[in-house]
Amino acid sequence: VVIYNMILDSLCKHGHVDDAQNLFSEMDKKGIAPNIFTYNTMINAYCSFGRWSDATQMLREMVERKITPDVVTFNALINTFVKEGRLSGARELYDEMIWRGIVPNTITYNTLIDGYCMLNRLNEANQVFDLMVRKGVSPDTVTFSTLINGYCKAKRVEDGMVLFHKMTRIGCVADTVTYTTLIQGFLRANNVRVAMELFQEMVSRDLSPNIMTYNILLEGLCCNGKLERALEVFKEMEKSEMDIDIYSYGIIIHGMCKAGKVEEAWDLFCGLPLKGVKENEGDQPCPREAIYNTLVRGHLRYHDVNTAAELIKEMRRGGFSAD
RNA sequence: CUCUGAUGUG
Repeated sequence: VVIYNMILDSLCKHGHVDDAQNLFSEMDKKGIAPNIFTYNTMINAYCSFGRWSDATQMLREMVERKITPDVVTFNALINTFVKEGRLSGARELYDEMIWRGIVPNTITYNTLIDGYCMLNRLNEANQVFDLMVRKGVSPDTVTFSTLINGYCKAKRVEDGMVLFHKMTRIGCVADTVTYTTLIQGFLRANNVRVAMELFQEMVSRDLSPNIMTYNILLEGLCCNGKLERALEVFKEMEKSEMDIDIYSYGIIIHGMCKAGKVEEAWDLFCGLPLKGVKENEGDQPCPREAIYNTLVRGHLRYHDVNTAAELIKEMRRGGFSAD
């Protein structure tokens, strides 16, 4: 069962929910009984792909087989309500789990907090925070990062910093996500200096910046007219063995266009295939197309209509459409 | 072995 569960989960995480579904019925036929992990995996997968009816069917089935939904099941369900912004539904599920004698854990509260943060309802987010403490559930790094993100998105970076200090005071260690969140907050507040200081601090604490950290830095620097610094950071990325995604190049190209360096942007773009940059992996929006559009706009803005026209032809050839 | 937080270019 454990092996099956691992395979099911990995199939789902890669978006092959139908294959997982098939494997699920196959294991059933072979007489391998699904357990609570199996059901939770499938329910979560259906939920995160919006297949609500499949999810409820799984729920019914597990109950029929006398497998009782546990805290993980409820957390997954609460999360799907939360992601749709249906906080009252999420709260009802929370009440129901308590009614059933299931004890909410840190993840339950973190999920609810995130839901309120997403809707900019920071007071209620804090109320949930107080509630969890009152119930004896300890906030963790994710709890604080979630709240900090809420404040940053609400343009209240300084309040985010207050939480940042509070978390260390009570023994929660800030991780890469925490730092990345704050760095973005400061960049959006056009405070490049503090953002860079935080970046140095995270590195000095042996937290390695990842591709998200870098993309945020690049975009923030470009938006604040610091193309030079962005290019320095970019060099650093190329040196480290991090696999730079095509979005990173898109950000730089966009920054170059905005700074009037349309030629350099074009050169960089032409060099992309040589660098073995990984393109999209079956995702929705096509980054390449976005870059083309960025370049066209850049050329147009600087009155190079001919090159722009040429670019559009080329993208048509490549099967893209200009917007 | 299953559930929660940060990036997506006008």
